[in-house]
Formats: sequence, C-alpha cells, structure tokens
Amino acid sequence: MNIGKLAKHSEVNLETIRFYEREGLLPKPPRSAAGYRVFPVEAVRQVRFIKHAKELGFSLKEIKELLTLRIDPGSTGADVRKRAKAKIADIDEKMKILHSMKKALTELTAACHGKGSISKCSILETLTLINRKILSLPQLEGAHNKHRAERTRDRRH
Amino acid sequence: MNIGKLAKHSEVNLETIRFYEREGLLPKPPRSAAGYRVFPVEAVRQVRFIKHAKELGFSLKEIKELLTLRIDPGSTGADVRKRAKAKIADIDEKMKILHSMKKALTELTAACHGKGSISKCSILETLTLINRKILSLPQLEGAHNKHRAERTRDRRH
DNA sequence: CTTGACCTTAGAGTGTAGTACGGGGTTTAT
DNA sequence: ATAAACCCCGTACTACACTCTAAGGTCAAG
Repeated sequence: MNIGKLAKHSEVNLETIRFYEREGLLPKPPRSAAGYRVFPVEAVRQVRFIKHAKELGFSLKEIKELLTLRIDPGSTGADVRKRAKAKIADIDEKMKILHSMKKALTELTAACHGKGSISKCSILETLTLINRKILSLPQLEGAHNKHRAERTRDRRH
Repeated sequence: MNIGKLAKHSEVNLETIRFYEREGLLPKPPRSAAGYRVFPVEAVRQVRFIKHAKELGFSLKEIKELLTLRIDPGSTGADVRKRAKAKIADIDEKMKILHSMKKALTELTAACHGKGSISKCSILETLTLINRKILSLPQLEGAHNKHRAERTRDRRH
C-alpha cells in the first residue's frame, strides 16, 4: 500500500502520514525502487490508533510513548508493565471525567424536559451540583481567610 | 475573588483566564471600582470544567457549545435536549475508544508478565488483536481491487 | 509517448491555544 | 511613604500539530 491509499483508509491527510513518520510515530516504511513508501496493512491500524488517541486528548508525545511500550534492549517486562499501568491510570482518570460530564448532560436533558424550570436548563447549573461530588473541588479554604476585607468602594480611576 | 486567586484555584495560568474571557468561554465578570475583575466562586468550577474538557480532546469551540447549552431566547427545551444528546453521543464514543485502549493495555501487561513471549510485549501487537474487534477497521475492500478510480479530495476534521 | 494521477523533497504557511512583555495603575504591609 | 504584590490593557510571541506549495520524478492508460 502506498501513502495515498494509507491516508485514505486511515482518514487522515496524506501530509499527516509523512509528518508522523518524521516525528517517529510511524516506523519508516520500506521504499519501492522509485523511492515510494510501501506500507504494510497494519499501518492503517496504527494511524487510526494515533487519530483516536489524539481525539481523547493525548499529545503526540504521549502517543509515541504508548506506541513504543514494548520490551526493548534496556527495558524489562516489569518496566513495561509499570508504564502501561501509568497509562491505564491516565485512561481511568479520563473515563471518570467523561462519566461526570455525561451525568451532567443526562441530568440536564431531564431538567429541561418540557416544562422544567428554565433556570435549570444550563449545564453550568448542573455542573455546580455534579462537580461538587465528582470533580473534587477543594473548599477554597474560605473560612479562615482574614485578609480579604472586600473593601472595593470609592477609588478614582 | 480576583483573577490571580481564580487562576491559582483553578490551576491555570492567569493569562488563560483573560484569554477564556475574550473567547467567550467565561462570562465577563463585574469589575471593582479600580477596574479589577471580581469573579464569583462558581468561576473556579467553570474554569476547571474547561480544563477537564480540554484534556478529553474537546476543542474550545466545542466546550463553548457545551457551556452555552441552555434555554436562551431562540432555543427551546427540545433543542437543548437534542444538542445535549449529541454531546452525550460524543462522550460515549470517547468512552468506547478509551475502553478499547484500556483493554489493549491490560492485555499488554498480562502478556508481558515475566516470561511471556517478547514479541507480545508491544501495544501494537495487542492493538492488532483488539482493534480488529473494537475500532471497526473496515476490510480495506479486499485485495481484488485492481481498479479504484474513485475521487475523494479533502476531508473535514 | 503523452497525459494525469500518483509519488518525492524541502520549506513555508495555518489554526489553535495559550503565554509573555511592556508600560502603566492599585492595594497592602512595613 | 515606599516596596512588593497585585491588577489593567494591548500586542507580540510561542508550541503544537498539521497543511500546503513548489519543483520535480514515476507509472498506467490511451
């Protein structure tokens, strides 16, 4: 498969393939006699993986780390497991946040059901309720904060 | 709360707050007599929401859409529900992909457990197995495709 | 044996999302 | 009353991730 076909099948721009190759996210493919890149079928899967990971907010640097998770000279199985577990933790964190967003949106659709109170039809209202539980908003240590006399009266500009 | 405190509590750069305000992701806050922005406590939640959504690969444009999901003059409850449901579908899609990535990583750690075959200790190997099932890789319409004259210029992203 | 769709490279340009800088005014502590 | 630590605005700069252009070589069809 040459580069154009790979780009089409993995649904990215052709230049993106070359860019990923330069950046080390794709292995350098063998070349035909004329110098054309010749990709194996698996390349489609790999490009799609990169694409999906990007859509989930992973940077190319992180994705590269993910893709190079393997036993190389210098890394042990234990090391690979450790790094994989760190990535799994990242993923769990993302899932938790997605879950809370979904919950907020679901409650939003319920709240907005026809004749519900208008003021409840904002995701911010819902978030205020949901996030308090899920997104661990610390209490802003407000109580013992003396030097904040809120004296915003009369001062010329 | 003024801008510095908000930035600190929401764990973003101070300039980012001003940037979000300019971009319409944060409502313009009232000002003190001296012209200082005075934010309500809820602003912390909103900035954190933006931050989290970004980490999940939502663009600022999408986040703005999420934040403005509410009944305004010109949008009905049904409309809000429709848009919320579209966002929920986006979230479900992200969750599905996260799930497959997690599965790949989990199987990877299992495969690499000590004395497993070295060649199995690559996420790419695992992905090859997993994605076939989950990430709907179409069959590349067979090797019998000698003649493909279909024109497909450009893609939207 | 030409046409047009493919491929090559180097390098320039774009869009998104911040981040920093300069030159000033304000607030608070000593 | 002066310094430190805030804040204001506008503009400029950066990093990242592409995306395009220019100038040319390759390949299959007609």
